[in-house]
Amino acid sequence: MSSTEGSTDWAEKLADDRAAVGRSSTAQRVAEILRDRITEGLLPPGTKLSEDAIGAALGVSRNTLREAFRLLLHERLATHELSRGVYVRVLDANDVADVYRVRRLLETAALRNARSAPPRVRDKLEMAVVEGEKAAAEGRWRDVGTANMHLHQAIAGLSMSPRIEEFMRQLLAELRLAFHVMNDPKTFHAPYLTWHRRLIEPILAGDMDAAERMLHEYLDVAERQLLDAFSRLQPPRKQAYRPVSL
Amino acid sequence: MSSTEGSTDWAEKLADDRAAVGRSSTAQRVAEILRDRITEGLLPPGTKLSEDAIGAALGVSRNTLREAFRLLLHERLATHELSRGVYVRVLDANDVADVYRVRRLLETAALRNARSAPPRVRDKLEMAVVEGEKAAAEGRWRDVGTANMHLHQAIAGLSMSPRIEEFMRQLLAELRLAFHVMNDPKTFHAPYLTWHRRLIEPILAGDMDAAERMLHEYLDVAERQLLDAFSRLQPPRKQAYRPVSL
DNA sequence: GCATATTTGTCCGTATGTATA
DNA sequence: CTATACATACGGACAAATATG
Repeated sequence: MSSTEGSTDWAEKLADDRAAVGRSSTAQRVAEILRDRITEGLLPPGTKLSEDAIGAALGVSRNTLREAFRLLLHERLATHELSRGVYVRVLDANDVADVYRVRRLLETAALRNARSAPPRVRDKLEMAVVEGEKAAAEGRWRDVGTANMHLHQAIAGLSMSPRIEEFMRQLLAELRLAFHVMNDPKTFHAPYLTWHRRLIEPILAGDMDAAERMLHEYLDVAERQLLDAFSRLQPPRKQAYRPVSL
Repeated sequence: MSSTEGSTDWAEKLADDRAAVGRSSTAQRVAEILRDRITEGLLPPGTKLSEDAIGAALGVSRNTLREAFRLLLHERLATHELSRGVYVRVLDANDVADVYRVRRLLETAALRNARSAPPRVRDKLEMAVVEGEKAAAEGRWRDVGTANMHLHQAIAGLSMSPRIEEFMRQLLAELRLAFHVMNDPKTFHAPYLTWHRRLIEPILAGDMDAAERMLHEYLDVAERQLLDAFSRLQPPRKQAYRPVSL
């Protein structure tokens, strides 16, 4: 284990990296749990995240829990009202429209850089599409939604900019809050499987003009579908607190 | 004060708004103080932000201070290493390059939307330029830098997207960390005053092609200047802790 | 409109774990 | 390897704000 030189030094570094990334504070672990519960819909938008209730449920102190809340607030998955507490974020139609406005901007810009992206980055497109098709074949429709996000994350990755990738990650996580207005995940996600195939084909073939047209179409359809769903159910603005077991 | 109706109802709302925005937690106020100290260079990049030392200096508890740190971490003004603490962010050349990559993308996209932006939004361009010229005339060179950021914030505002404005705010705050490598603020900021005039002229005239060309030139020059300064002084990576009075 | 109960905001003290000299 | 300094996490306390009857 001591510093033997030669072909084994990489092993040491890898072990160090693993140790480094594996380490996470309890606040981060708590935030991860809450993030999962939010995205899977157990904690729907508008739900109050009570310090007392959740702290007791997860067995962490209030101070630690508040640190976890901060993380979710940064990710825009929750909102904070002074002296009133933290709530699962409620997106309105304006939010959805703005997210798609930015997605158009970032994703098309990333696309225009696709030729300069190394193969390793472009491969992720295909991987995400396959991931979605596999999940659909096995009926895991929520995972189809996850694969959808991975595809668009991969498109953003074509920009080769860490900050754009990070920004896109935030946007997609935020958008996931809006997916909850779609009651049936299958009829919501299924149509996108063919869209995705048609989308990455021109990208990988290098026909960027076609790809950009396709992407615009795609985003227009997706946005309209979400906004239609929003307009159908306006009322549920302020959600009451509903005790849940975590 | 009770709900008198008629022409005074707006007064009530305004008072409520003022109360709402005026309210800020001590964590937010602490974060603001630290943000100022960082951007003005009193806490240079690499400085360790000790919980004990700063908490004592500002007279707040560690819990509150940690909440303030979270805010700075979110703004990328600080970095966090588990069990090692929080440090003022150190930008490297890659960071600078990435910030300019994203700026090109966002600012040109915002520019293309300038025609659709309402006059109230476009007016902010002129206001920012005037602000810079006024500060320069009075020798307040740090304020010239602030006005510079306001101009580019205004350009991002042309996109009419809250998320893009927010993203740009982050980018510019981050970039300000890099400004510290320029030793003399006057010779650094002064040349941009004329650039700014030449930049907003075509925008306000509606000649967006010319504006976009000008913006590209501008960003290229600014990026090169910063990167040159970086390459000249590589060494100072890990900065030692230096006690300061806040 | 008032009084009460609940919840959040802030601070403290301490015990434990981790990194570095 | 030990010692020291520091961050992490916990639980308790109290004031202030908010919600409830």
